[in-house]
Amino acid sequence: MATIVDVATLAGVSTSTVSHVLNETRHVEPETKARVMQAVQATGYRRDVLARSMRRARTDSIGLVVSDAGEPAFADMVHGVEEAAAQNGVSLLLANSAEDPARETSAVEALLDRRVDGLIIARAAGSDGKLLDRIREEQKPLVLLDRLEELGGEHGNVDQVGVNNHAAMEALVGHLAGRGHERILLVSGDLRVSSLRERQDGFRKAMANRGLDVPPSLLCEGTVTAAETFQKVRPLIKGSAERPTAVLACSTLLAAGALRAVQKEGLRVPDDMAFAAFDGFTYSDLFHPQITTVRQPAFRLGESAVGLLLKRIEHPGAPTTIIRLDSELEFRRSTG
Amino acid sequence: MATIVDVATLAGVSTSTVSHVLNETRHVEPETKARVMQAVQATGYRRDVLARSMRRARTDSIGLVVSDAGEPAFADMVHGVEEAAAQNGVSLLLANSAEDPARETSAVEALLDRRVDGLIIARAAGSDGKLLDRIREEQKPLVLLDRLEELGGEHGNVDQVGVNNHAAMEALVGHLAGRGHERILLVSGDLRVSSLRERQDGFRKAMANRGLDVPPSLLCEGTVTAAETFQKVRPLIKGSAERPTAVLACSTLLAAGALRAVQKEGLRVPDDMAFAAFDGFTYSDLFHPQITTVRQPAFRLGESAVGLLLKRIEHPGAPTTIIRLDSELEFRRSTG
DNA sequence: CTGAAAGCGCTTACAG
DNA sequence: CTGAAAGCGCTTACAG
Repeated sequence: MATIVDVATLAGVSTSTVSHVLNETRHVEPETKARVMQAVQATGYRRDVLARSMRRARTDSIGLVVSDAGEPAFADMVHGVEEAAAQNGVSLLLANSAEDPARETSAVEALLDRRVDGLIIARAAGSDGKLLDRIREEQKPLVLLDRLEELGGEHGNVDQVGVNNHAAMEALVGHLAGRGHERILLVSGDLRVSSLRERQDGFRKAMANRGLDVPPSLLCEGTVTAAETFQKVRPLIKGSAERPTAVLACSTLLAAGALRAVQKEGLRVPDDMAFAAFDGFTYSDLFHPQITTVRQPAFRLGESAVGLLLKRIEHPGAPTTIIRLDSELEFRRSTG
Repeated sequence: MATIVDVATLAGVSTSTVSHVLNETRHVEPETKARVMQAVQATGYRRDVLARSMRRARTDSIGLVVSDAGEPAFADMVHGVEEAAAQNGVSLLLANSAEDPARETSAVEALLDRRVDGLIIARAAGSDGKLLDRIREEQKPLVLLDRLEELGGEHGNVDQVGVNNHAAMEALVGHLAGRGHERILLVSGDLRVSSLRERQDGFRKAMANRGLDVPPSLLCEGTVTAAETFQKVRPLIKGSAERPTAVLACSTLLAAGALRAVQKEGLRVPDDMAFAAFDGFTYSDLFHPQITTVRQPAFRLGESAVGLLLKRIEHPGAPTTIIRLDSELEFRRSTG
C-alpha cells in the first residue's frame, strides 16, 4: 500500500502539503494541488484511517448499544441508525446488551476503547446511573434512545429520542372508552424500562381523565417473557362479572403472551374481548384477529438519534434536546 | 489518559517490558510483572486500541454487510453475528446495502479502510463478482452469508453459511403432495438472489420427483415488493379448473403479497387454497390463517458465520468450508 | 504559499 | 531476562 510519503515523493512536495490538500485544511496553489491529486491517482493511495484517527480526536465512527436486538422494534431502530450513519459517512459499531447491565457496561467500555465519536444507547432494564456518569466522565457525546431518563433527574441532562407514550396511550384509551370499555387490563411488563413506565403512567392518567378506576386486578406488571405473561394474564381474564372487557399490551412480547391467554380461555377477539397492543405484529392486517396497534416510528427514531448525536459531536456545549416522535395508531377489528 | 510510558516510568521498567507483560508475548520475571501490573492499576492505564491496531496487523473487529436490514430474517442474522462477535471479544461494524450493489461496494470499501480483520457479507441481489475479487485482492478473510456463491464457479472458493434450501423444499412439496396438491404455485421472487434460486431449483426437483408438472402458469418470478407480488399473483390464482390448489411463497415479503392476493380473490385458507411460506410471520400460531412455515435458523446462521470467519482469520490457508444448516418445518392449518 | 520535524502510543526486531 | 530505539502513517504547530 502506498503511503503519504510515496505520494509526496512522486508529487515533489512535502507530506504536509499532501495532508493539507487531502484534508482541505490550508490553501495550496492549484498547480501544486493538481500534482498531488495526480500522484494520489498514480499510486492508488488511500489514507490510513487508523493512523489518521490516532492523530485526530475523531474516528468517524459511532457506537450503538441496544437492549434487545431480538425485538423487531429495536431491529428497526438499528436499521434507522445504520441508514443515517451511512448517509453521514460514519461507521457504525453495534452491540447488544440483551437487557444485561453487565454486558451493557462492557459493551460501552469496548466502544469507548475504540474511541467512537459518540454513543447511542437504548439502555438495559436494570441499567443504573453509573453508566451515564462514566460516559460523561469521558465527555463522550451521548444520545439516549427509546429508554429515556427522567427529566430533572440526576442524569436527566442528556439528548434523548423517544416516542410520545402519553399521547399514544391517551388516544388508545379514548378509543376503547368510546366503545364502552371501562374495565381495561393493562399488561405493562418490566417497569424498570422507562418506556413501559411511561405507558403505564399514561394509562392511569387517561383512565383518570375519564373517571375510570384502575384497580390492581386490571394491572399486570413485571413480566419479562411471553410465557410469564401468559401465566399471569390468564387468571385476570377468567370469566366473571368483574373481568376486563379489553386487554391492552405494552409490547409485542407482552401482546403475544396475553393473546395466548385470551385464546386459551376460549375468548374470541373482539366479540368476547377487545385487544390492542404497542408495537404489535407485522402484517397484522393479513391475519385474524387483526390487532389494533400503536406503531412506533422505530426507523425514524434511529435516524433522529444519529442526527442528534452528530449535532452534539459538532457542538458539545449546545443545550440538550429531547425529541418525542408521535406513534401512529392503526385501528383494526380487534377493538370492534 | 495514562500511556504506556507512564506505566513504564512508574514501574521502573522499559515500555517493551510493559508491552510484553500486557500481551504475554515474552517471559517476564514474576516480580517485574507484578510491579508492572501495579503500575497499570495505579495509573488506570488502558491500552490505546488505535495505536495498537496500527502496529499489529489486527483490529479485533469484523465487518458485516447485509442486503436488507429491514427483513426479519436478516435482523436475526445480525443478532446472531453480534452475539458471537461479543463472545469472542471482537467488535462488530454493521452496514446495510439495501440490495444496492453500489452501496454494497462503498460499504465494503469503508470496512476495508477500517481494516476489519474479516468480512461477513449477505450480498445484494445485483452484486457481481468484482466485489469478491476486490476482497480477495486485499486478502481479507471473507464469509458469505445466506446469499451464496455457486460451487465450482469462478468465485466459488469461499467460506459460506446458508440453509439447506433443497431439503426444505423437498419436505414442503412432499407435505403438500401428500395432501393431494398437484398444482402448486411457487412465488419465488428475485432469482438473482441465490437462496431464492435454490428454492426454485429445489421446487422443480421435488415436483419432478413426484412426476408433477411445473408449467409457467405455476411460477411467479421476479417480483421484489409485496405490492408487485400481489399484482402478479392475483391473475394466477383466479378461479378456473386450472388454478393452483396451493401457494408456496419463498420469503415473508412474497408471502405477504401472495396472501393478500388470495384474500382479495375471496379464497379461504386452507379450504379454498393451501398456503405455505419460507421465513413466514412471527407468532404465526396466534393468528388465522396459521401459516405452515419453513423457519430458517437465522440466528445460528449468523453465529456460524462468525465461527467460520474467526477460523479463517487464524488459518488463512485452511480449506474452504461450506455450512448448510437445516431449516425447521412448522406445519400448521394453512396446509390442511 | 510550503517544508522540516515533532509526536500520537503503541509493537517488535535487535542487542546484550 | 530486559532495554534502547526504530518505526507504523499520519497531523500539525512552527518557521520561513
